[in-house]
Amino acid sequence: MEPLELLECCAPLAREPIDAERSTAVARVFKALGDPVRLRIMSIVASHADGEACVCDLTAAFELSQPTISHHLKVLKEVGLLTSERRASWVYYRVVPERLAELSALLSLPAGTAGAAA
Amino acid sequence: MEPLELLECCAPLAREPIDAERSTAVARVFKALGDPVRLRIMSIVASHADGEACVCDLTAAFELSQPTISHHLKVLKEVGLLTSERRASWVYYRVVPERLAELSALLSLPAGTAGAAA
DNA sequence: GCAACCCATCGACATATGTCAATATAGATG
DNA sequence: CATCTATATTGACATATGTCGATGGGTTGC
Repeated sequence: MEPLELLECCAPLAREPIDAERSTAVARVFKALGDPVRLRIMSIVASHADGEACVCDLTAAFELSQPTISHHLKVLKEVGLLTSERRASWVYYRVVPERLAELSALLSLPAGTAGAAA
Repeated sequence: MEPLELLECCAPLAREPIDAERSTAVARVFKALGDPVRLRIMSIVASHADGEACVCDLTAAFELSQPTISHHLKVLKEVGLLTSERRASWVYYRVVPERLAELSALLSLPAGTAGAAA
């Protein structure tokens, strides 16, 4: 269960049927993104100055308890979408751009597949 | 709850914080992809000849009951990732390439964000 | 050392989710 | 019409998930 491993390498879903093992690994990452709060956390961290945000920035952005935010951060970290670093009293989170790139590539289409059904 | 509407239009997550409403809509789609079986269904349909597959093709590809496959197809259809068409006795499913393109764009990075942390 | 702050973990709880067997619906075929 | 095939819907159930309050652990500063 090493979530930091590469998901597959880039073969788009539409290229060939994904095997059961990979689908489990990839699904874990999409599931992590499948929550409104976690999606906003990702977006807030990614668009924050210096590309990082402390937990205090995030708890301030939601009407949710601090443990709940902490829980969501853990989920995102476990699937390799975020990393964290402690500096003084604060813990700063950053997105892992490679992870996002992997997902983006996975959803990309083999060219000529989009638009017209011709 | 019109799932077939455009999700947002393309602003990547990392460009600016996604608002609560959009995050809910987008999260529904990612959540649909957050299951190994549904991911494989998407991949099988997308990579199938003519870009479509009937339910019988899918039930044959899994060791799951037909109602379970039907349930997953419904979930994917509800979030606009698949469309279906009945021809004779069979129902054929296709991926909605625009939907995949939306998600791919959403996860794309603003350029210069990937790789080195400099 | 103690108090205050930042964050993580634990335990509990209500709700959501994936799965199946049973049944219903739709089209083809006799 | 009766029947068979292909798919969808329903109801039930075990498990997973999101949330909170309470608590623990680590830093800073008095």
